[in-house]
Amino acid sequence: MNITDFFVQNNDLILRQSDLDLDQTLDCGQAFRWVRVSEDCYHGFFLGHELTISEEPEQGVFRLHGVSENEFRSIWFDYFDLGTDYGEIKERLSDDETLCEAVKAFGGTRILRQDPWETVSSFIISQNNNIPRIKLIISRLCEHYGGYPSFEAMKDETVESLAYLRSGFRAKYIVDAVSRFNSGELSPETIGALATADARTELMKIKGVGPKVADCALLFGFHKLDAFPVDVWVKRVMAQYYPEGLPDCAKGIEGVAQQYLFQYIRAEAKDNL
DNA sequence: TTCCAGGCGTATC
DNA sequence: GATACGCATGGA
Repeated sequence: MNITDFFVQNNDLILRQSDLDLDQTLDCGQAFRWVRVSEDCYHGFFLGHELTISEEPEQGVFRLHGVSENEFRSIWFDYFDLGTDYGEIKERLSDDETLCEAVKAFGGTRILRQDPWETVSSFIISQNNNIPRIKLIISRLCEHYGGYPSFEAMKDETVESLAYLRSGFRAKYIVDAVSRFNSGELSPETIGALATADARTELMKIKGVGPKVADCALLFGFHKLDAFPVDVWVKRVMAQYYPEGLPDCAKGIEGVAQQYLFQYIRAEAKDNL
């Protein structure tokens, strides 16, 4: 059952949502611009919108600081994918033993509806890189522009002008992506309207965008829930638990399953240190 | 010092 | 189409 419920209290928007955990959703490697400012509190951005969100566990609610009902309905409801019933998704996936365990441990994970260009460029930066350094490079970019830049804003960038990012061999890939979006060869609207497989082919025209980066952008930036990004961690989980492939209960929602499994295998590796 | 990180392009077979 | 290798950078 999906129990998204909200009301305004003083200047804050109070949200009741059972299938949400801030660490699992904002700090799980799907988004790179959220900062954990304290226990149970995050600060971050979506496009030009800024948000501080905290959890109040004793009340079982989340507080979106200074957010009006109008802003919540027009921006954050969609961003946090509150129109999707994750309870139903988790029930479906729990038919499988391993997924059931992953859902028990990481059932507060939601797939954010992020900006297409931000995810394409962010996951180009992510390749053969670690999460802390990905965040560092993106924070340099955002500091330079005063927010995450659109591809239009980046139209004159070159490998040399991006040197301050310290993004290494990825800089030339960013420049290629900027160029293809600005020429109109690729557009977020066109890609978003395509079926996942075709959208993937389009994104892979960009130099530095292979299957994994394309799938991450499709899942996190275009909300294609059937995209299934396979990175080093998911390779491990597949080899260990699903040598024959994902179970049927994940059909059409492979990407959501991936997020539970990704966190599950990483936690397992951490425990075995 | 060496290895690794939410991979991919290129060369080679 | 499959497989091997280099790649910028920085933390462990």
